[in-house]
Amino acid sequence: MIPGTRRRRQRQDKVTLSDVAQNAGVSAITVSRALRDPEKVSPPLREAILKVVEDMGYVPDLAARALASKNSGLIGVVSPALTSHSFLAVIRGIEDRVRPSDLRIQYASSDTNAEDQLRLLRFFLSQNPAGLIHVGQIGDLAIDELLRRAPCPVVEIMDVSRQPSDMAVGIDHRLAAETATRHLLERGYRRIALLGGAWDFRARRRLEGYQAVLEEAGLFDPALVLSIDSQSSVGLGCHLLGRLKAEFPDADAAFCHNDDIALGALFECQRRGLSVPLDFGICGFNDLDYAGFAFPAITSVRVPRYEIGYRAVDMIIRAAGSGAPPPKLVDLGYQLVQRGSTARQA
Amino acid sequence: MIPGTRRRRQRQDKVTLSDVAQNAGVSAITVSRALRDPEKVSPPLREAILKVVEDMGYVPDLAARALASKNSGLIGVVSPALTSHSFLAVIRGIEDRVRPSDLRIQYASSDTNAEDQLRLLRFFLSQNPAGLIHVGQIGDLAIDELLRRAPCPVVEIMDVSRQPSDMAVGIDHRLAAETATRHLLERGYRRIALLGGAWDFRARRRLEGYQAVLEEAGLFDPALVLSIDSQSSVGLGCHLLGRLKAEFPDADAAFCHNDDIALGALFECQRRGLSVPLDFGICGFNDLDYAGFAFPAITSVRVPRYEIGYRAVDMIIRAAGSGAPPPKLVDLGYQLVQRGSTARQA
DNA sequence: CTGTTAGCGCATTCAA
DNA sequence: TTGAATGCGCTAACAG
Repeated sequence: MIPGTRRRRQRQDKVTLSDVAQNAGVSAITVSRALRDPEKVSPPLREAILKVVEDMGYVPDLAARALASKNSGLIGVVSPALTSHSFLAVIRGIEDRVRPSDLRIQYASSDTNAEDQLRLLRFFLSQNPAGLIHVGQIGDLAIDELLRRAPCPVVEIMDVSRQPSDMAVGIDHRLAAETATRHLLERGYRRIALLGGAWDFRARRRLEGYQAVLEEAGLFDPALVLSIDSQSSVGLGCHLLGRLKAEFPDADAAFCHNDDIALGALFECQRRGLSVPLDFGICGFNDLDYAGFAFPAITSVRVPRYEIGYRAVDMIIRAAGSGAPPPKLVDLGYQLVQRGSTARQA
Repeated sequence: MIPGTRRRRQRQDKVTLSDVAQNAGVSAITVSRALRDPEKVSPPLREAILKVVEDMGYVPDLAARALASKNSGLIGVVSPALTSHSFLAVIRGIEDRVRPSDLRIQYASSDTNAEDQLRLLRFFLSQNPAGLIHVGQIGDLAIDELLRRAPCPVVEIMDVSRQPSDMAVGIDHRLAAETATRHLLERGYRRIALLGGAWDFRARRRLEGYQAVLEEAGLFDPALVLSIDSQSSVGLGCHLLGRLKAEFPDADAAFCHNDDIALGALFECQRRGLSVPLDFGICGFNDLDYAGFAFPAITSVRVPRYEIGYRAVDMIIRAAGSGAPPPKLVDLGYQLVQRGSTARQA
């Protein structure tokens, strides 16, 4: 190609539905049907049409389709922690379930405040979405109301301990925290801290579970709940463990809000010459990839994050379909994975 | 609200441009202009219109806008490793630059093969995107050609060692690998392995750099290049280090394709009682959050991933704008961050 | 600076 | 089973 001949910014001759229709000797609507509703077109005609579609390289104009049908085929995902490690697997699940469908996903990362989430949800709603996935965070009334009135299926994901506006899939974070805390008790730890980042809805549920179990054992000490309102990270875990041991040298274990913090705590213990699990026990949350490979391996609560994403999309698809509607609330359950970081005799 | 009164699946009375126009006593196009091109409307009228827009809660219909203007305001991102740790920061950069604009992002995770990438790029192109961001992988001719002819700005990100079809932003992976390998040599390591995952374009460039430096030193041994064709992870790092030490007990360092593998290698060394950095040196790549907090902290090559994402969007916006066009090729540079995992005297 | 006209590409009526 | 007419909501191109 001669340099300068390059036609940037200039739309290629686009193949439209009527182009295909002409070439196939039918009307546009028939082509449309052959594509979206093949069974409404006689087999021979259908095949002929699909062949022309193929030959001409026709690709539907989604904007036109959305405008005409009031159905964008878009699923909006709103999450405050779109780019957190733990959300990656959720995204994978979402993508895998969407791939074989003709839906598309659009992600939006929100702030943690209700206004920003409302803004994004409204934005998606203005596009006639096929569905909405929301990482339920707050229990904000305005959000609830908006989701309840939404003209499309809505799935709130991650936690199921609250009645959803429409549907929900996830686990019960309070229960999970109870299980983890009880495990630490059973291993003989007594001064068990809670190390965390921002106090989102799920974190608060976990605090409740942690607190309930320790109170029952007569071992709850609010001073051992340490957190900093920031995106959690390995660095934060180091910092929090440092603070904990500085203020409470007798602290002998930590239930961490997630594995990043647990890993940071582990490193910090190593740095301070504390033996994990003998001197200090560590339990994480999420069971990320690395938890099982750390040294010692980190006990964690496995959350079926991939499945949550997968099921969320599945529920939307089934809610929109004609078959049996999906259950409104799916508790996928968690699993405590015991590993070296808490492997101490009671 | 009375239960059962809930109107799901039924579009709320939508406010359209002409609704606003009527209420404001102007024509639709004027409202349109007040929104998109405020300077083409007289200030008093503009304010009046914007007030009505606000009051009525008007939200533009993006599908209609896309259809009418042949500009969807959409930037498509195609990457095979959308959900890898190292891509998270890129996404953050992308989102941050997009937020203040009126563009939207849509991500698509591709397979590593050219066909799948072509499919997704074509899909985006059929939507009149405002721009395309592609994690350049292969140097495939068909992809090159497609991107070259694309009627919108295209930015290939991550590596800049190849002439881009349109624009590119990233670093030179080969140079980065040379720097890292040289560092290991300077620290006195002699049997330096390369541990990696799949051999994508960038990984091959890094291999070249690693090989060049070692050959120059007369220390290159192809047997020390270990990789498994899978998404890299901490577990893979453990596995590869195990294999390496089993086959080559004299290996004394590893340059890892990324920090996940480096972390796995570190854990595996600890498990085997190998001292890092005395018995074995480890250098990672990317400088993820945790590298600096590990014990010992992991030497790594800092890649400005956030900036890459940010700049990519910026280049698209500027290429579409009327101002000076952005440079075609932006090398953001890397930085070797020396830490404990290679802190051995030469 | 503002309005009129026309049409983007498709799908939803309806009718045949 | 197929087709014709119509309009989705918006903006480009022109006119005033």
